[in-house]
Amino acid sequence: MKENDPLQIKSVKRKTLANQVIEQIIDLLLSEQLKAGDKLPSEMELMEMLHVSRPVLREALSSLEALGIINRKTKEGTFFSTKVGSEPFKIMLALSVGDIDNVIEIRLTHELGLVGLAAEKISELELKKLNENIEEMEQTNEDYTEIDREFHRIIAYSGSNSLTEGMIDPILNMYDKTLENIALKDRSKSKTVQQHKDIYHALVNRDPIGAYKSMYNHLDHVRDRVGRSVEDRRIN
Amino acid sequence: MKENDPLQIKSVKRKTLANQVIEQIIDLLLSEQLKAGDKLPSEMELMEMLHVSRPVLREALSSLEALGIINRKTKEGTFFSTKVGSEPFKIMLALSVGDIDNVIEIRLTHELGLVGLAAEKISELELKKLNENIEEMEQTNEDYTEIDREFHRIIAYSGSNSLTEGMIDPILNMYDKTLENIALKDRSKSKTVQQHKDIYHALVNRDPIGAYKSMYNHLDHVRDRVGRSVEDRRIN
DNA sequence: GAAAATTTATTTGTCTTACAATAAAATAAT
DNA sequence: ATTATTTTATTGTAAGACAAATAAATTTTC
Repeated sequence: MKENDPLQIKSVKRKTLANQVIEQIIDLLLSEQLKAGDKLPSEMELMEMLHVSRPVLREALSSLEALGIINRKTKEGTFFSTKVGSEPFKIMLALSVGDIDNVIEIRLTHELGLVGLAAEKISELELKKLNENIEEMEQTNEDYTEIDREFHRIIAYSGSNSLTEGMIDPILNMYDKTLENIALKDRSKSKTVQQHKDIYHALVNRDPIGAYKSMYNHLDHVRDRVGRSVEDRRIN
Repeated sequence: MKENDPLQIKSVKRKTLANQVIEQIIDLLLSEQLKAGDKLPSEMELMEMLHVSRPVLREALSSLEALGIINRKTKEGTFFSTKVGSEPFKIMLALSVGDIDNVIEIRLTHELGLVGLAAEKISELELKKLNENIEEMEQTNEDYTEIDREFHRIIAYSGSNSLTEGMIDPILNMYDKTLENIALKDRSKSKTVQQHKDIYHALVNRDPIGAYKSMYNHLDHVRDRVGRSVEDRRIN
């Protein structure tokens, strides 16, 4: 047993009025009394319906807005969002800033999960973009970080849906932010290009397993390079 | 002059005071002035520091609490969370209740993303649990839904980290809730058991590609069955 | 003197009231 | 009829008061 493990008692969640109001309003969605895009009653009406004061109600509404569940417009009113937003996820990740291992892993998990779906769903246009992206990387003599990033972004988006697409950029951004000060060792453009080509061809063949396999090899290679670079930094 | 401008200005996000306060407080983390677990100043102090009224401040704090960024305890104070919570993610999913295709896909994405990591990280204890789980399913003559679910949960958790583990149960719960009224067709226990065994063996061999492959086959099979069941419901 | 009970003080939780800002809708002015 | 102004409903912000919870200090009890 590790000595520094703090006891993990699950934090007792207080049932404040505001929290109860949040539940009630989300319940309107889950019970399908209201649906995405619908207008909520005004604050005055909600106060009476829920028997709470305005500050309490507004605290709840603020929370729901932060979570991307509702949108509020002055004078117009409050509406359930029509699609899930990326804001909550982005903010969740903020807690993990600097946690290199976890950030690398979540990117790995997320991208590996999407590439199989991408093999099923990717469009001809996106395949064309990927092909152009590879050519661009082959030909440039400058820093190809952004091209590399775009390659992965295209694949992730083509494998995503309305639920998962909001997670892509936050994860990539956190990844970049976490690794921005780590100069990768042994960076080999020709190897990167070859691995990108492998992934591309698997996608062209609509082969989820092959796409996963080549993406895994690629990201594992990246992870290994990052690992050794971090190792170096810790020594220095 | 016509005012019917077709220019679509991107949703102007109003900079309410509360929103600005949220940004300021998150900035304390991102700028690493404070870190996870640290205590924030009391509400009174924050009011003075930020020059806002208490309702505004409390709306911001409520939002941050809903996002799992902070925890508040009466009398003790406000603290930055030490780990990311699952609440925001769970609530995000609420917007997609009933969206069968997307819910199935996010489970697919998430679980396929984790199974490769599971092959790298799974413990002997968890492997043992999986083995027992398979035996249990083989032997029972009753409904094995819960056993099936546990099999997948063990794998997902063993591939997760502190960032991704909070997403597992919300996704599985939403999946169950969305499909609870859909009786799956052509359910074959022997086939399920065989597929679970394939996954298990790949994990034992620490073979990420093989684990992905067998999990893909398994979930693809599930997806296909769900698809046909939904099809039937639409016809009836 | 130490343990138990009580009080105190600090901090979060809730309510009430009031007013400001905004923008849609209605009305007046040209 | 179009433009400008006013009205009005709704969200946004503020201030003050009190309640509830609880850690810390204090007093009581043995």
